[in-house]
Amino acid sequence: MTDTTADTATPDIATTDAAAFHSPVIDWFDEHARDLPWRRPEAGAWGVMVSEFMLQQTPVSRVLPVYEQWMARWPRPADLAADAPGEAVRAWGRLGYPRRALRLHGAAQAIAERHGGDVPRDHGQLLSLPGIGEYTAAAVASFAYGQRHAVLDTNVRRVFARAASGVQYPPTATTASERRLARTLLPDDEATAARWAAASMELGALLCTSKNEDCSRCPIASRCAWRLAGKPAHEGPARRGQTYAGTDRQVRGKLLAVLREAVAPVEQSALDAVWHEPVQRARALDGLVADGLVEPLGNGVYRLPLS
DNA sequence: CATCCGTGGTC
DNA sequence: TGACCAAGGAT
Repeated sequence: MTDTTADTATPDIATTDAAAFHSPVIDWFDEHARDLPWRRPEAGAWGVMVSEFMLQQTPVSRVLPVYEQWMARWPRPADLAADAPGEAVRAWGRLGYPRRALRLHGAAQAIAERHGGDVPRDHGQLLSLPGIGEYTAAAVASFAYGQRHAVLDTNVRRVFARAASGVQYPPTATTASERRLARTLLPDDEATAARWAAASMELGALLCTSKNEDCSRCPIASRCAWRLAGKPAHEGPARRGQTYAGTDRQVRGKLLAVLREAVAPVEQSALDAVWHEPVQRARALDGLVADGLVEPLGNGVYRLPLS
């Protein structure tokens, strides 16, 4: 900890201080945790995994109905693997980032073929599946299998930035310093660590939100470094916003919406109708084909992928 | 490491 | 009303 940047200048928190966070946050979680379907025992590891894919960059409220339909239709990985990838894309609906549906289908195939149909328990094996990165591997291992992993999502990063580091927001990209802090804060006991992971995430989702944080109900408000420092505003440039209108992403979304809702293959003219600018429209369609989200049948006819 | 990748709700 | 945000991953 010798550098002096805003990201890493925070001193390491002492282990004794770290332990002081655990019980208040876990007790708060025991009382206030939302009853989400993927947290119920019957969800299993597959349910946890499906929920984690859907929750990547997507709010809980929009995931809930799609999750229920998904699990009813494909209760095990092998069920999804046996169906066409285009059906996964269709069932994904308007959750956004439809490549996640394709990756989830690919992960289900890998699980069916290489793991005997069971979601692997090993972090490294999870990490090797398509669509599973550092966060999701840790989340599945922790939430589904009760293992001890630092689970660093946007909620946890914000809670740690405030409670431990005393700043309003974490850095744009996850830093080594944040990972070190997360490991320091992780309880030694495996079951407690798994509980802590879910609890600290829930705290960020429900109380310690990006804006309008509710310190009055926070179980660690009295120990929160940011609050004790007078809640100083974020220093430095504002993070770049996500522009959307007029981008290729918007065009891709419109094109894929037509294909999702069509039962039969779609003619070029139906796709041309969604966007006025032909160059961008063609680029977007090419991108969808390159990503495997759309299958060209020739003669300007397209459909969702059958394989 | 910055950028791309959807969608809809909120203040 | 437009900018910001929501349980990230791949390149």
